[in-house]
Amino acid sequence: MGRQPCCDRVGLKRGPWTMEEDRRLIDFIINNGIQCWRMVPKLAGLLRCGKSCRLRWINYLRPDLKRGALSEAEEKQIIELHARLGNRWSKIASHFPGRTDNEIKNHWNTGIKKKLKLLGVDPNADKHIMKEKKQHQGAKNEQFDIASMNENTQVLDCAKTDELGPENDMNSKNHDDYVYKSLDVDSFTNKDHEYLTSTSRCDSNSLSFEHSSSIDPNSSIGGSSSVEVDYSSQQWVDGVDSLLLWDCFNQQDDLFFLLENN
DNA sequence: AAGAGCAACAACCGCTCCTTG
DNA sequence: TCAAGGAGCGGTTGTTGCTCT
Repeated sequence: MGRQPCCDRVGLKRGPWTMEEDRRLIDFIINNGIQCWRMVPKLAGLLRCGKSCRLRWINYLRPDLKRGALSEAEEKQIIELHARLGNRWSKIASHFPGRTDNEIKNHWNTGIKKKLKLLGVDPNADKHIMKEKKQHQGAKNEQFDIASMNENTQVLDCAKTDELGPENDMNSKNHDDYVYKSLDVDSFTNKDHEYLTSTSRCDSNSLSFEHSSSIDPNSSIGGSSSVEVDYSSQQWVDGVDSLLLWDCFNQQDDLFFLLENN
């Protein structure tokens, strides 16, 4: 008796997502949020497994995604973080609001790795470091009890906004610039889908969505009325996902790293 | 113009971790 | 405490589009 598959694969569609599927997924999440990924495809009328929907949303459809090529500064930071954290892409990605672990992983494998090799740097150096670090840690880890972890979390909570920068500061001007204007699912057209599927390859720091009309997330599916709602990306994320938790984990990791090295 | 080779990235797979009953 | 189910993560593969010959 092996492990149960995550979903009943019979009759499920695979491969690239179509415009209609994207529209359905966005539509569903806007109106219902995410309670259980497994149920999403069923309720949204998609012939996909929940995992596939989750991935599509997180890596592609999420409105707070930053599109376009990674800057040199970002690349540099990735290299630094990779040296510290190894292939823990989600941890690394949490340092880059709007970037996904998949995106960073791909960038590492296709671009950075090669550059480092050309420079004569071992891109796997982190593995040696992590190995040594693990050996060095050993019993040290046991020094952290639950109480100290809680304390650490509190300290980190206070420092969080400062370290994460303006993108995460809801009151900052940058945030206003980063407003997810709106999305009208009914007017999700071929053009929109093209835009979504092309922006990742063109150099654009614009928002993931820039649709002219708007949607009321509380309205029923297919409602074509357009109540003007200034729906910020952060509100969006708060409403449908718990992505911010990533930052908490990330901060704790950083703290452990600092403590270890002091 | 065609096709071979390559790079980039979206998507899948299988495993681990976490939560819940 | 344990088992089951769901979510998340990292490695890998498949597809697409670009460049070079």
